[in-house]
Amino acid sequence: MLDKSHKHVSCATCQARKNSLFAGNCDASLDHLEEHKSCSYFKKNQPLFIEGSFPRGVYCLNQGKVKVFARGDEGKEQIIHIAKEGEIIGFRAMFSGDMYKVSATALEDANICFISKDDFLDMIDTNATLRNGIMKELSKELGDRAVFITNMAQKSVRERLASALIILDDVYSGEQINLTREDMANFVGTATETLIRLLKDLKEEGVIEIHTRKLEIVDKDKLMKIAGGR
Amino acid sequence: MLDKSHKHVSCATCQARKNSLFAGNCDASLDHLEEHKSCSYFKKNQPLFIEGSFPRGVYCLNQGKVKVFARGDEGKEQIIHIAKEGEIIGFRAMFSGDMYKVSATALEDANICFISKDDFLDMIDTNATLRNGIMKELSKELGDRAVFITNMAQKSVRERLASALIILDDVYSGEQINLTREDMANFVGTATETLIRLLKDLKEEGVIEIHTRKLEIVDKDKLMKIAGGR
DNA sequence: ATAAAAAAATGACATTCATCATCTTTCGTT
DNA sequence: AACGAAAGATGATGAATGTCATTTTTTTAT
Repeated sequence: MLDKSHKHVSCATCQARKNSLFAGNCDASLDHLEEHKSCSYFKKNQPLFIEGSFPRGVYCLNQGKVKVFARGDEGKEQIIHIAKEGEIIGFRAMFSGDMYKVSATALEDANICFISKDDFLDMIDTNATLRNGIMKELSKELGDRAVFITNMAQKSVRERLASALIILDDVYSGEQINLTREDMANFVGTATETLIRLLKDLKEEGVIEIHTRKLEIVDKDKLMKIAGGR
Repeated sequence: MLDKSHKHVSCATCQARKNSLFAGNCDASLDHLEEHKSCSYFKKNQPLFIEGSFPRGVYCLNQGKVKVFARGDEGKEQIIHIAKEGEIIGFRAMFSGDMYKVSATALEDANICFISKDDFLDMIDTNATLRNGIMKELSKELGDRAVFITNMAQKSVRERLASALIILDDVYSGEQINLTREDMANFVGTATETLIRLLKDLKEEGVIEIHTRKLEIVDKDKLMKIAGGR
């Protein structure tokens, strides 16, 4: 369980920042960041922002994971990304000038800092390093999503599940994967029942272990093989 | 057929530029652009760049359409985007620092200008308007792709085909849609045979007309209804 | 104009996967 | 600790769609 006393985190000592877009920042801009951010505690399932609303700023994850998802016509979630500590969420809508195309919700209790749109755009204007980092990140994600689309279009559910597990293994680096079957299905893009059946297959093949809700990958090579070709 | 005498287009008079990211440029930067670009003529099916190679610059479409696609594990194309006159292609890889995640190929004979990476990045550094336009474009595309992924995961092939036709109707604004069935299938994310059958259905329902290779949309409302819900 | 190649069309069939119904287990709250 | 609610699991079934084989039509090149 997350210690609520961590609510006010200092950017200077924030471990999560180390591998974030704010990593390379100089002391001066770090002070600026420190002054303008606000920290808050999000409970599990609490939304950071919702598709269709207008953005007010960006969110910087200090502790806890967040799912980023779109909703299809019937309201079914499609998880686009699962963000971990250090990631900045919601900056796309800072630049596009439109409303959020996705929603974001805490997957577990989380500490998350907020930087208002004006402050963030100020920083982007004045800090070329940060700006280049953001542009690089936008570009990388754009490339990732081309691959995502292709996998969605061409791979079987089993292959997509294997790919998803490899991604999740990284997101939950070290720890066991801890997602509901429904969330996992909404990430893979399949029905919950199908996902459960395929997880069982992988278990029986000795690729993963299922500890009630938590998943452990025991044979990553095999998983990559399954994810890869046909 | 495209007039080859148009090979050297001037940016100042380029009609395609009017609704491009270079639209708001001042005269000075237009001169700069003019000096640093080179124009060339691409034959149908000629590649602009190929997935996995490293980017040397960006491509600006003066005339002709271009498909942007990724390849799945079996080499099957997944078309991510079809670019029309005025669009700039390949700028994602300028910022990401990695190689192309997608390929681009001329769908018809085309006039396309090239701006080298150095020149382009120079312009980005010095021209805030252009830079903001690019950031906005990156962001918009990122949002579009979240929707694309969701459609791919949750819609039936028929619904995706309807969505695709609506998009293509815009790409081929006014003209009739002119794509091979295979390309269209690779855009929708289905087998060519399935696409052909579904096109036939739409024809019989009076939604489209098929003139050999070219498609005409006759009932866009109905098409939107099909694309929309279930 | 004609031949060869590519694209489009059609049919038969197999398979994957979503859906619905039901049951069991686990979780969260009092 | 016990209850209700949520999540997980399992089976039966059918529809959607991919695959393979074959034919027809259109395009391209000689």
